[in-house]
Amino acid sequence: MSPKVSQEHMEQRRAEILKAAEEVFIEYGYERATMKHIMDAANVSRGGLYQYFASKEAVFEAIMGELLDGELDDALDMVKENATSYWDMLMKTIFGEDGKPDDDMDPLAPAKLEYFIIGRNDEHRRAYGKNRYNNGLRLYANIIEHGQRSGEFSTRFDHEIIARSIIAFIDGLAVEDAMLSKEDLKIKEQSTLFVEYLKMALGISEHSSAGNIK
Amino acid sequence: MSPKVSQEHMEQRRAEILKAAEEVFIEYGYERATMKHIMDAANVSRGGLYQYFASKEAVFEAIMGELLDGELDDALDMVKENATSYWDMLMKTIFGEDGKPDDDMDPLAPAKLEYFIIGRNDEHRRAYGKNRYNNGLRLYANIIEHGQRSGEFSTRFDHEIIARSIIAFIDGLAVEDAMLSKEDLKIKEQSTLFVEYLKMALGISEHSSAGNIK
DNA sequence: AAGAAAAACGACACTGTTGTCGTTTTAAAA
DNA sequence: TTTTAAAACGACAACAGTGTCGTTTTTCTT
Repeated sequence: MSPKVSQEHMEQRRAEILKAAEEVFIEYGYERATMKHIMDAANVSRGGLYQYFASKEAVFEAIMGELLDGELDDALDMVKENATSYWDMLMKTIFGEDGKPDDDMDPLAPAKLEYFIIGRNDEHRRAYGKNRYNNGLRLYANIIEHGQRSGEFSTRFDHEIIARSIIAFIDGLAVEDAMLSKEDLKIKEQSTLFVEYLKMALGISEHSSAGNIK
Repeated sequence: MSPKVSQEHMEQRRAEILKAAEEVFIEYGYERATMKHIMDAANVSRGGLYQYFASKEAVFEAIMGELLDGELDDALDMVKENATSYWDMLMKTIFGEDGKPDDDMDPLAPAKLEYFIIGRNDEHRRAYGKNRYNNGLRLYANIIEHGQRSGEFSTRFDHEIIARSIIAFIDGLAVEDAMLSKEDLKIKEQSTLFVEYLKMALGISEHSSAGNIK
């Protein structure tokens, strides 16, 4: 006589809340979003919401929780299978499936920026942010290092610093995406230029990027 | 019988408040800082503070108000006089007087990021942020364009996009500076690498950067 | 159908911050 | 020294958001 409500439905409810909350965070950002907004969007009462999540912070971390630790490695494996070269792998990791710059940005990116920047003095968020940063860093650095070892990439620059510059550039675009209006942005053009920076740093010539990994 | 208190002392008081407020914003960031913090730091009462500034937003904008519009042009002129080449001018504009990468960052940068990112849906802040962005953009783009026209820089890439990439990179470093601890940062190394990116994009060889403007 | 456990509810108390306003203090002018 | 305008003060009301808790509703089990 213990489980009075199926656990499936609870997980489903939780997922519903998260989905609604994600839209709230996209619309309002992290700070301006309130538990009330989430309650309304998810059609759940105050008490109901708090049964699933102890705070706005908990909701947001649950939403972000997808791309953590091991999952990054999985993503890397997936990319690895479809890539024809380390350069191709790098481009797909940065720009997604098609490996080409576009104007799209993660709609949650501004909220994430808020979350980490405002929470920069909170120990928990700091550790969380550092973890995310390091995951991204390892991901890019690994690819570049392998490419350098294989001879595909020039070893002129340190792979870790190049990886960091990729992250810095993406973060910079996220800042602009948050602050400027669609018309004022030139995400795609900037990304294309940044790819040229990388080509030069890694010694990629136009035709060599079609080579095979093995 | 009208001026009961010298206007000099009022301006001085105002300046004192701003100085104290700046330290508060550096310590707490924009969001977590309160008018109470500023009151305490400036040794002024609630009513006294509100006599000078109508809101936290007004205080912060007064602090940022230095580098706006015309002042940027002045800075450009100053740099222009001391620079030996457009490249030198560009480096001094990005890195300050000595034109070399270092690990120092504007201590107010995290608070500014907060201010603009969280306020991204507020019309006033949006306009303010866009204005600041455009000022920076024009500043860098002008230097690059002149350098290209003079033949010092390669015209391979569009000067405006290069200028945007500089801003994106700086913003990206600001994000990292806010989120990561001193030890985890590699601001100087990343900046050095970015300078290499720029050298390649602008066709600067090591010795050519010593050339003279006219 | 009856019973029970837990999920959902929403009113409430609490907190932190803001901006105001009547009063007191200050200091320049008379 | 007296007058007086404005600067400084701090108590206060208002507000927004949070988390809790006793009550009601749901739904699975028997």
